[in-house]
Amino acid sequence: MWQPTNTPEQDRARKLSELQERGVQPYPNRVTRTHTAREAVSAFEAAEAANPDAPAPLTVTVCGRIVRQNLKGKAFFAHIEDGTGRVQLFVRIDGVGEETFEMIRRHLDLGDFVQARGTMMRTRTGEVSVLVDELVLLAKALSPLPVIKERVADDGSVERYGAFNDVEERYRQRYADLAVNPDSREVFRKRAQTVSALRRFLDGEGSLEVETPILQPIYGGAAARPFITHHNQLHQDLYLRISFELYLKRLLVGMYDAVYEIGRDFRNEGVSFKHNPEFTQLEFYQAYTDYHGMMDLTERMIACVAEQVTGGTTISFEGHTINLAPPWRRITLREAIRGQTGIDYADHPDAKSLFGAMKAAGLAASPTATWGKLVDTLLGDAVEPSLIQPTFILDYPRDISPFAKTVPGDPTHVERFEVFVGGMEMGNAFTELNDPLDQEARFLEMSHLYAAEDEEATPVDGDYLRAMRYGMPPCGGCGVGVDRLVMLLTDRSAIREVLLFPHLRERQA
RNA sequence: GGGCGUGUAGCUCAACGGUAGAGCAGUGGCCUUUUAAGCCAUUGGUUGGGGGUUCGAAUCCCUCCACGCUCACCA
Repeated sequence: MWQPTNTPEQDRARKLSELQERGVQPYPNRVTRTHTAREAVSAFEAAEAANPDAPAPLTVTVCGRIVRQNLKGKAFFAHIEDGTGRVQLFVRIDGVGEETFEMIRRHLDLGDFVQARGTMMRTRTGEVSVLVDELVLLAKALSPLPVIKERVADDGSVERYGAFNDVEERYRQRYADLAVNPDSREVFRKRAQTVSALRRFLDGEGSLEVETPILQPIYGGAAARPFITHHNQLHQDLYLRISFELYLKRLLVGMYDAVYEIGRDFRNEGVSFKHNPEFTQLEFYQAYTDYHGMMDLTERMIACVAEQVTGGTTISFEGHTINLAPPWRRITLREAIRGQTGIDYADHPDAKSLFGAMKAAGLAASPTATWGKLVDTLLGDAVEPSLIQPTFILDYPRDISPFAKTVPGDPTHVERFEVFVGGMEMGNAFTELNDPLDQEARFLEMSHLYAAEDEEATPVDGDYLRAMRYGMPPCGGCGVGVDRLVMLLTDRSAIREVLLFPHLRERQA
């Protein structure tokens, strides 16, 4: 059973039992509400506008959490907050009676939820308020939330006194963060808007939203280590998906022209400011197009989403002004690397030579990496951080892209792009490989490239190959990291800021 | 996993070898139009855990834990 651990909690626990002794139900079942905080204020303002001298009397019942209180002798002022905003309660002992007023004085705390009935009025200082005639406790708060006071300056700017900004505690107790920090609440509102804007956009394109297995007997579609779990009755190991790719493309075989899925991917890898073990991915696939079509679609989609979420296509991210209006810059990977490092990887067609060139240029590289991996390192280290304005990097080495078609006339490259904004990879797309025999060869190639015990190896997915042998239309596909898109649109530099409950290490007792 | 840094009251922070403090919150008092209310009084801490050095440790050392930054890893 919970025991108070500090003085404020002891006080609240005492108040709780005293209330119960007096027959007050501190957590009643029934609630009445006629107006939200915002509705109450705007209804009164409307009544004032209609008749400035004598606005029609307006009785409301509002509910919310007490976020500010000020006892002033036989009067009591409080702001209550609900999901729509705040409204001030003005309680006078004459209005509610001595018993209720004494309850307010002795037993009400910041953080408690109350229901208040009264008439709308303006106080002497001009604030629209509820002059309360009945006040009911809806829920007693036993632990104190961090106290943050606000002063609204004449110019409308809000100055805040006090804070709850310990990063770890904000993540571990997100409920407290949200309750107390409106900025945090806004981030997740924008996150929801982002996801629904993505849905609306793709629905409008005629794409079908689908759901594919999260528990998969064979994982694939990306190079990442999976989480492994087990189905007891089937005596079968299952993997949490690392991508949706292979299932979504099966659906194109099934004659949907365009499908998409928004959902969770799981990767058993390092955690960083832009990596969480589970993250939200959007993947969309469209028949009868290629990666050029995907680029057009992607830039239109992100610009459209940005407009709906932020009100425009010019956004601010980490001090940069970023213009998301299409068209976006398109440059080949080879040119981008040459431009940033002076290295033309075409001059270094094998891993050894490229490694040497990178060393000579003072760039870190793993001596055991494959040629494709080295190119990827060059991209990640030398190019990616410089890609602040939206940029498509196109045409990737074939051996790190097992699901993309080769560039006609250039067997060493595939039709693939990654899109970068704000120095972060936001998406990855291909002209999807639809040749079942070529795909099978690529699978085998990949499994030879990685050691057998390497968990990043892409396992051969026989069922996927069977699907493709029935005929898959030419198509383009793209994956977009939704969390990173939200980071971009909310100007947050850590993925944990845009995840409600980011993964944290378990704390020892 | 490596390096650097942080951890003090419910929250935000001081004190950096010599009795652990402030503001807010809390408690008691005054105030029936306040709004960061104010005024008076006051409670609250094994200074993240454990060990060591020292006459004396929040402070120095070791170790463990968590978080942050960074490197490695990572489509």
